[in-house]
Amino acid sequence: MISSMPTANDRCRFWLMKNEPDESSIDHALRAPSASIAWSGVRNYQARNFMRDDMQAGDGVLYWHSGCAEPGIYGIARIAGNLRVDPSQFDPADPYYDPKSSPDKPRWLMLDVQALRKTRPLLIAELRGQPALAQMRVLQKGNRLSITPVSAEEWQAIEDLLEAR
DNA sequence: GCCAACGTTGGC
DNA sequence: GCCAACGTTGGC
Repeated sequence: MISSMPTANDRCRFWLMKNEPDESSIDHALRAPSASIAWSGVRNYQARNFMRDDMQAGDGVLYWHSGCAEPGIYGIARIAGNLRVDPSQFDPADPYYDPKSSPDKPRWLMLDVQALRKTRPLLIAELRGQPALAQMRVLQKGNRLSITPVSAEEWQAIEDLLEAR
């Protein structure tokens, strides 16, 4: 299967994005106009660079709920584009305020994510039980990144899991 | 609430 | 530019 081997030119077309359900659950996103929400509050350079350099409109997104009783995948979404400066970094009253950022030299970006559908919860324990997902970034020990790349194989394995039940 | 892992900060 | 201290994340 040489033809399916990844090459250096391959670009990630799938992502996993974490959000706390208290702030923005998949249900909240689905209720929004056009089911789209601005993915604001990213304050990590690696995650920002993914948005800036690698994410493109149409890319698939696994919608993860974190910081809750049962973390895991709760929905499917897509990148809707519209990369722009995240205004919350300039607002002292905002929990994501960054005093070291300024409007003439903004640090943080955001883009729109469009929720497509809710899935049954795919919790960590179930995901860890899948050999095809052994390398998945979000399942690695010590992973804290709120945006991680997902391989085409991992994406397919998730779809298979959802179809199986 | 704990704590391991990780990113950031700042003194040197 | 090193690296110890600190703060944060996030599963458990």
